[in-house]
Amino acid sequence: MARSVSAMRGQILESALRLFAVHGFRGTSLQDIASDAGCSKASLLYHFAGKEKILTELLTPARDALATLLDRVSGLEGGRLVEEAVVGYVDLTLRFRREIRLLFEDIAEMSCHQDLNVMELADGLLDALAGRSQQAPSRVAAWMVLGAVFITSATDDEVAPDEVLRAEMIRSALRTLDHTPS
Amino acid sequence: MARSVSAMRGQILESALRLFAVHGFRGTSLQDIASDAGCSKASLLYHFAGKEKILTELLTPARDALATLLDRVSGLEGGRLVEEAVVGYVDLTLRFRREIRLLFEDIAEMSCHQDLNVMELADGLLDALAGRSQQAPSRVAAWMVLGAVFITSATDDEVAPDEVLRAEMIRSALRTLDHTPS
DNA sequence: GTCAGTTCTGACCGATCGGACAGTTACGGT
DNA sequence: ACCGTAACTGTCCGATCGGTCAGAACTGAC
Repeated sequence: MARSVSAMRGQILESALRLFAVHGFRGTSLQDIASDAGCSKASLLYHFAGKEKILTELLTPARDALATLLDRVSGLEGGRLVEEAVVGYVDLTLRFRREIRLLFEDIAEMSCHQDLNVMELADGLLDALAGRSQQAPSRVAAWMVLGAVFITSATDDEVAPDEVLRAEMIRSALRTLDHTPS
Repeated sequence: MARSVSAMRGQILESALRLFAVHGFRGTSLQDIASDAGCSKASLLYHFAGKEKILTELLTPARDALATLLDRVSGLEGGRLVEEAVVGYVDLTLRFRREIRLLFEDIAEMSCHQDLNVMELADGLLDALAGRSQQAPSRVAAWMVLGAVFITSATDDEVAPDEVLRAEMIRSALRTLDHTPS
């Protein structure tokens, strides 16, 4: 069943993106993708030189969009620079939510599958950070603080001395959470 | 060479934590850990029921620390609640930096190994978010925004409507970056 | 119909991995 | 010295995975 040129190719990418976003890159086999896309594993490797090439093709649009953004703000300075970078970055992450999710799925799958159900605790932490509020803005702010501290703590030690790191994280986190309801 | 009771066990955990933090969980084989710890792969499986159990044991202290924190703030409310939660969370992440890093290494390895060198672009974005500043507080704030937006965009759609999500992310990010130098 | 080129597939391969198991070595109590 | 137990290992196994390859199936141009 030799279909039209790009039909199967597109279908493969679609299936891969969905499966990667659910089971992660390493947690998804070529056979999984092939079955979902409705073709043989060999057909995958006819269209793509390898498993990594599929991932590359999926992430390239996001990469290009980021490069474009950086190019656009390269001539700016001061407040304009920061503002444009922030808005552009936020819009970019929202546009490529599925692609970002697939990057995290390996972590999520790893944390959930264990005896230690971290997710329940994460919910508790989220509640505390949001001050037990159920309002959407509070929840979003809590998520941001959770992610910000989590990722920042994983940076190289050379980014900043521990004292600065700690002080800045606490200060920024409290400012983020002290939102004024719209 | 049967050593004392927990000597090899501890060595295994140490090697595993280090290797996981470098090559990720899935990127590290039992043989890798065994070689690094100086024992046989079979010895690993004598001390630990399986590969996942090693990871579980490595993450358990962090999990327990988080549970303790949540228990401690469970009786608090309002400003005290948020403040205690933030400080406790920050200190916790700094204490378990290596454990957090290992969670990210699968992502990092995946993003670097590709043709698309996202890391270079990430550096550029970091520069822009920091307003081209090289000061430590600015760099930390930029890292926090990068992580906050990245993780928040990966949350379930049900956390908040897209409009609220976008507005809140931009607002919080700008506040975080508009720091007053100490 | 013919034929060249694209698309697709079944069967197979080598490598790797997590894990099982029987057997060996070392240790500590008696 | 003896022995039960804990610590450790060499070897093997089944499963899975990414990838190869020769050839079949299909398509469009002539």
